[in-house]
Amino acid sequence: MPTTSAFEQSLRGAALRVTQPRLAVLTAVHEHPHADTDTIIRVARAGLGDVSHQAVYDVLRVLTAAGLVRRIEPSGSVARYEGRTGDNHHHVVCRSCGAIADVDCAVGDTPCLTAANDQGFTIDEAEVVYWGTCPTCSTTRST
Amino acid sequence: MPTTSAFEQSLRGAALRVTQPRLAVLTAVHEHPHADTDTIIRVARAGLGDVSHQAVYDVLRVLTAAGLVRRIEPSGSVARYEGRTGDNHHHVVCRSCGAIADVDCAVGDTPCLTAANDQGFTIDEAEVVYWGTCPTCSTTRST
DNA sequence: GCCCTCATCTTGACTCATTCCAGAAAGCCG
DNA sequence: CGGCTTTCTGGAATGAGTCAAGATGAGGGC
Repeated sequence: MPTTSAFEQSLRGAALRVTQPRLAVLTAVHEHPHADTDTIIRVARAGLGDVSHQAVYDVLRVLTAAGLVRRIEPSGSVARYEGRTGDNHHHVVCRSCGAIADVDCAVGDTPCLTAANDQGFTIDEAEVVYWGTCPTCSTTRST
Repeated sequence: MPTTSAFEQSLRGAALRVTQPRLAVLTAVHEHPHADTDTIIRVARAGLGDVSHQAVYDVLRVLTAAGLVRRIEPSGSVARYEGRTGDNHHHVVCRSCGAIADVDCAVGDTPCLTAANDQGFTIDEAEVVYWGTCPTCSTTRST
């Protein structure tokens, strides 16, 4: 995982001020991949003592806009954030417990980016969500 | 578009009772592809006179569970519903105006269903969302 | 055709993630 | 170090979606 100073460089590189809440949120996102906002707030508070939820929401939005974190929103779930950016990876979501895991695409770095019929749209990103059952839920299935 | 009697048969086929709200919602979903809940409520009311939002929510959930309608939730948008089911198609979403259009997959009927590394998950569906700009927004772009 | 039963609809209140607002505090640059 | 600007705090508001209890009406049996 990146160090605090690495996070500082990331922030400065994005022309953002380096503040305690931002470092805490950035750290929390990297420590807890796919964490929801509430988890991030709690983790950030564990590291800083106290942070307003408003600050966390604001920081997450700023970081998302700067491309330092990625926002994912599976259907039926609250917004989640992850630190892995740059590489084009997708997600598997468990229908049973909601767990999320990263997957690389089978086709390449831009899978299915060429739709059969793009309806005149200018497509710049393809987001893929796989739905299934995680190993834990598959094992403990109650039949 | 299917007729009312066709919707009735669909409902009966799914072992669901045929009621006015259900026919109205089913019609609304087919008339307005990718409509959000609020739109569906208004369209259903235009046809029936008055329907509680609760009934619409309930009907949509039942129809989704029965596979008669499909629920889609692009990030940053409210839930939307469409009547096209059965065929495996995906969606393009305009980053600018939020417009949604259907696209068939370039690869086949189950694109990218084989992830490079499935993390032990049992994947049963791949949902693809293309992000881009619609023709209208591309044309009227303000430099 | 009539009645009974239970799924379904109505009404109304409520939850909870997220956003908005205004003021106070702190980081950055010179 | 001082000033300016951005960011953080705290509280309240918004709005999609959900929960609960009672009334209604669709379907099936007689």
